Amino acid sequence: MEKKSMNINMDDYSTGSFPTYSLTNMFDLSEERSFMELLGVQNMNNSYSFLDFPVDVKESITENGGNGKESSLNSQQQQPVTPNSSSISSASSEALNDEHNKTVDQADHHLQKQLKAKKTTNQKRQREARIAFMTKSEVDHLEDGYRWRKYGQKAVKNSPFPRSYYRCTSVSCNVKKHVERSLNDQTIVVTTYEGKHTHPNPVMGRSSASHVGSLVSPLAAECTTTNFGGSENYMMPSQYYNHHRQQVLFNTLSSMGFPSKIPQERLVCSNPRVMDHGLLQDVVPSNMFKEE
DNA sequence: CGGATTTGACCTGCGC
DNA sequence: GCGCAGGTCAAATCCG
Repeated sequence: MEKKSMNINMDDYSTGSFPTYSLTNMFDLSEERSFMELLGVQNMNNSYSFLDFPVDVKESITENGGNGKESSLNSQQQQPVTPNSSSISSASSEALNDEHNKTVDQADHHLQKQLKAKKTTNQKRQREARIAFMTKSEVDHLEDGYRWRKYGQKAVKNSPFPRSYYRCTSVSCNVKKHVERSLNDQTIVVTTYEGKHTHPNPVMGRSSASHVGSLVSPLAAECTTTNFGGSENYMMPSQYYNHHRQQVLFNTLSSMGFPSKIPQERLVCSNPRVMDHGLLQDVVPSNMFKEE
């Protein structure tokens, strides 16, 4: 398993001109490691390096690597939803966006359906930004706070485990994800998110939306884990640690517009800079990805 | 009864 | 052009 160190350019992200990254992160959740070991350490130049993020290069390159930067960038800009131009996202701005985009999205969705069969071969279907990651988990469908509707399941070639397809149930949201078990290790669940949510996480309160992406310490996560909405009902003690790690990961992804489950008002923000900037800066502030 | 899931059919892209 | 695999649709079915 190859490990890489990366920097990500938050300025590009906030202006919507960011390249999309598809990170396949393999977490050995049974191994005790510090939060910062998992999510990176801050350098002197105000950037984070994901020193301990083992990256499956093959997976991360296939979707967005190489020319993926161009195509995914275009698809982002074509979306009616503007990316967070501010580093602070709020429920009110989200709501405004929702109101503004609702009809457009619905029309687009309808059009997509109608035109689906008419897509020409020279007009390649452009994918949304994708993020794939692996998590050791006993359950296939990881709770992330959003509501999903399963719309398909397919057998995967050379794998005894099927791939399940889910779509966000929100009418104005076209985010999809598919879930499958790793071919190499059936205890690992591979979850791939496609698209960006256009609405707040339903699990979070209204006020919490402004804290999307706030840094969560392991301690804070553990404190909240016992009070997740409903999740403690099925979570076995042996799953506790895995679940905690998933929360950390989900919270990280939430700052990129991907799902998060942790009720944000419960999070402890120990870094003043995080409060100022929110979003990705928690984890990956203003410096470009740079492979070493 | 309405929403969620299942599942077979169909569409699309890609390699040969 | 053909076959294969991934992805999606939608009717049937399930379930609370």
